[in-house]
Amino acid sequence: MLRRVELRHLQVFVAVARAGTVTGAANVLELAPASVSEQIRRLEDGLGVTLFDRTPRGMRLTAPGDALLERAQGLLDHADEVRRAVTGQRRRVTVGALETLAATRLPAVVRRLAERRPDLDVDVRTLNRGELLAAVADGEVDAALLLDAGMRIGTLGFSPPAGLDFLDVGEVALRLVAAPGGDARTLLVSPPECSIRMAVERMFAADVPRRELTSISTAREWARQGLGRSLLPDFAVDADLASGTLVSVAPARPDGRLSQAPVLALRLVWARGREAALRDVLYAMSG
Amino acid sequence: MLRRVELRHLQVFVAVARAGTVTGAANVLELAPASVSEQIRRLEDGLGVTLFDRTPRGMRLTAPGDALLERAQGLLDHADEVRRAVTGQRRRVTVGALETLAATRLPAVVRRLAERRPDLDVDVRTLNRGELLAAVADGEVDAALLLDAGMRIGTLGFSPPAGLDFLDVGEVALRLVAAPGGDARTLLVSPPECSIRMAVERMFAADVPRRELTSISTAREWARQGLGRSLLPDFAVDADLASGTLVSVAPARPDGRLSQAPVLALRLVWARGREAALRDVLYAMSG
DNA sequence: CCTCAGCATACGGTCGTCCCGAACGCCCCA
DNA sequence: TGGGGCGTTCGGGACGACCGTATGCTGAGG
Repeated sequence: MLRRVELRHLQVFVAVARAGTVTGAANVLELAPASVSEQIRRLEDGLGVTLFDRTPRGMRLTAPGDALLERAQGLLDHADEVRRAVTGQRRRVTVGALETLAATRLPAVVRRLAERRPDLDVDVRTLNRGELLAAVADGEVDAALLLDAGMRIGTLGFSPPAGLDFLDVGEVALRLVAAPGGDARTLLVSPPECSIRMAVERMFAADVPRRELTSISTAREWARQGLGRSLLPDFAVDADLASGTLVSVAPARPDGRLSQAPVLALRLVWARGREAALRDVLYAMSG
Repeated sequence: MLRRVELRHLQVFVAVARAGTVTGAANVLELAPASVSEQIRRLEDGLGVTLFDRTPRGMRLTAPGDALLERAQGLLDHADEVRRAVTGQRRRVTVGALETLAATRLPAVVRRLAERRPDLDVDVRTLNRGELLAAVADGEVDAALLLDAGMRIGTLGFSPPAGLDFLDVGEVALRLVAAPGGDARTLLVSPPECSIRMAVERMFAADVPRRELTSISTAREWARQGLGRSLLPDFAVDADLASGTLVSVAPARPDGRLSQAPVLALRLVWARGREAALRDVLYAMSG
């Protein structure tokens, strides 16, 4: 009855805690729900502690369960590190990023990492924000690069899963631009899930006329054609500003100032509880 | 084939690495040798690495095996710490000491520990030096308090197991004493395994006449009776020196100096590889 | 009010792992 | 040339990790 905790049990436990349901965890682990349920029961027996409150909607962590979740991933990471050290396998780090960033800002971060830690293999995955946050919470990617603002994740206007931590590793300046002599009133915006669009919604009143386009690059093209003004990231428009194809325009507010500094944070996000395993990597990516 | 490493395997592995033989590890673990052998085989299969060279005399670690031994105990300690944190069990620390020290110098160390770390339960075991070193190497005790000298374990004249580390947490001065007016030539000594006796052997030439007695306290009593001189630890004779029952005498060398400073180290010994789990405790015991 | 969907879990059964005792092959030493 | 110590193999028993299925629970919706 008082047997040792095994790593397999912890792996299942973490999956259930993250999914919130036995069924969901079973899907992730590619097991039958009955098997997952039995593992949890044995883990609770072995520890002599109740880890979950069973509700009709799923499994909610108890206080001891919360304490275990805080530590389980760290122990699993420790075990992985031991295995790598013994087998001589290289360590593989998976980093995800928004598509826009993957093409523009991610390369510099990955290059830094490759230079400072040649012992790592780096994988890159480009996902949208929702997938990105879910992947980092599930441990599918080790860290994610996205755009945000403020002192907590989601300030830009989205709802992240719990248990994430972050570090800002750079800035992306937003520039309000239009074609010289073109329409400087209509706001050309990207879809609602886009980070830049979220920044637009935080900066402009709702009654400013908008025209929604399918992507940032489309909005830029329309702006080039004189069909409106658009708030765009520095890396997308600096070439146009230099060549004169686009020019900066002032935002439409009485006092002539933007409602917020038009600078977003290039934010590196990871799952809390994996700090011990990731600290060196995060440092190499950011410093 | 590429199965996960389980903690149970590591526990067996550590036992085999320490014992040097499957049979010995089986005795420690209270298993049949066949079971231990199978566990090692599965662990090697799972890692895809050979951990031991099989010799007719036993099991010798390979390079990967050595790398694993360095890390396995740390991982097991980590798992124990997680289990304690979740179950709310208090942490139990077992410290061993030589009998002489257990009665005299250990209490101060344990009191320091109890004051600084009231969250710990401290167990004390008194053993002779051989048992003590074996116990700390086997993880039966977490740390051991003994007497030694010099910059490495065993300088006093014994052979410790490999893989131990130490910290000196105090000093024990040795005093050469005799009764006033008594025999100041015959050396009253304790048995050969005794730390004090080892110090004697390092300090006095072999032709100095010795009389061997069964213990330090017996030697002291004989000295009190004027039957010889004896090299004794401060805590054993300071009361006699104060009352005049015994007096300090000079060592028998031409230049009138001792062949070595008569001070032994109060040495705290632990198994390397358990540093991560014990660091805080060792610090609390020593600092 | 009742049904249905979604949840966790209990049940019966298969397979792999953990354990045993016994037998075997190896090497060393008397 | 045996005997003792070693690790390993073998056959078998117990148990845990899985599966598919069945059951009981609760909240939403007709």
